[in-house]
Amino acid sequence: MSTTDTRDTRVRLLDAAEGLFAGHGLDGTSLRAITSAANVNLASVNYHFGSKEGLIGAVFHRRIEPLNHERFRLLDLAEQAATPEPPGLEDVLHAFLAPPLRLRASSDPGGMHFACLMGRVFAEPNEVKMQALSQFRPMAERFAEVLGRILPDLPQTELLWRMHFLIGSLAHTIAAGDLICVLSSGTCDPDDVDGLLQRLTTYAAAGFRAPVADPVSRKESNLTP
Amino acid sequence: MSTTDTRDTRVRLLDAAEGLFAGHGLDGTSLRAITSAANVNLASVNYHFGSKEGLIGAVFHRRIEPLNHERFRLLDLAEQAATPEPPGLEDVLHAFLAPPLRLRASSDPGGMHFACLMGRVFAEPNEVKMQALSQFRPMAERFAEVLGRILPDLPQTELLWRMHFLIGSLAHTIAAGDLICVLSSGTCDPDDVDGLLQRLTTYAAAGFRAPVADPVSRKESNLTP
DNA sequence: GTATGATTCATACGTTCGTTTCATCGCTGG
DNA sequence: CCAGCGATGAAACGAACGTATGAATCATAC
Repeated sequence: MSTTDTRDTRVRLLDAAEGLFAGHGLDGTSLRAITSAANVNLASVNYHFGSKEGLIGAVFHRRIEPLNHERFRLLDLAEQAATPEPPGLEDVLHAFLAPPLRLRASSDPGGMHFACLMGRVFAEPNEVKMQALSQFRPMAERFAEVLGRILPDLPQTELLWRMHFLIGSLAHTIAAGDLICVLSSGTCDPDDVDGLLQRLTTYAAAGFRAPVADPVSRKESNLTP
Repeated sequence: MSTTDTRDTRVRLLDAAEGLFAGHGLDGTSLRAITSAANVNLASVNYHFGSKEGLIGAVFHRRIEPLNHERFRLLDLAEQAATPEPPGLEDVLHAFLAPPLRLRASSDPGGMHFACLMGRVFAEPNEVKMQALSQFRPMAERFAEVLGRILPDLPQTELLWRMHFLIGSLAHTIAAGDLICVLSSGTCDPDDVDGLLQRLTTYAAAGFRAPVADPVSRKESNLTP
């Protein structure tokens, strides 16, 4: 390294861990790889964070709060602009989707790493996941409440399922954006955040507005009439 | 164990590995845990599969082929029933979604384990993932072709993105179905496969049918007019 | 019955893991 | 100037990892 990295050891550790966790998973990343990438001593992890698990928790905690804060800010903006009407569906979806997608495309390399990590952690049955995801719950409940006002005819259960589907699309886009590159032979660009945001918002808005399906079960031999 | 497990060592290893991989991830599962759960000797893994990586590949290979075969079967059925018209959008989505969702709810416990594992592996930046996912490519291309005929006005890029979103919803539902249980305080039941299939099909069909959005970028201060 | 090839077994190897220890450094208050 | 303390450094710990080895066991064909 030509210039000495003057940042705090804690920050260097968090940055390095963030990137390596995103790239190789929590179990797949050793403390030696992290401290080596951060150019700090191996013992620093246990000194500053107590354990590897403590480091993992700190990595998540550092990013989740600003992320949710930004979502709340956008949601408040949309609500105030529409008062006393409920805000537009697209605006609410935008407030939900934009912050994590922007984080992924952020010039701050840690932003992208963390976004990938978040997308990944949804699929990890780890206990760490539950702890990390519990920090999203108040945010999710707030969005569910607003969406319920926008779509008063949609049953609560249906609304929650559709939010679940939306979160899946978001997580998959963030964590496996490279996959569509391969599948589309490069014609789809996952780094075009604005276009992506537009596409996902349009897609999800139509899904949210869809009338609830007739609960008659579909038989394989009973195709669409 | 009261009764001796008479299955082949290879099958016992695949079953045990499948479940443990789904529960603790690929890196988080040791060969000792697998062989212990399978009640076989530690060296059996390297004897039958060469290495841990070989075992991982075998776990995927065992399930992916029947899964895609079933999707093709349902898609063929839908196409034949609609000839010479293209099949209904809902039927195509059903052919894509039903096999993995059914697998998750299968009475065969391995089915659910594998489904969870599949949902997880999408988010793993492992090289094993790419190898495993390459087996899905012909199937995905076939579905893309059929969907393109159903929605001739939808640009190819847009279609691929929407398939990407759909895959995300599917993977998230399969791998993190328990999450919505927590979020909805138990009112959403991820084990109701038929209802889930209906919900996701309706949601995604509306998303696929949405007109392509105006590419004008959305500004935060420029909310819905 | 026994020879032969396939499979299973107990065991060990070398490596890497997370964690710990204790000496050393650098700054700051008195 | 130096006592005190937060921070870093080098080295080592036991445990667990994937893998390899050679003997023991099993099934089957002659």
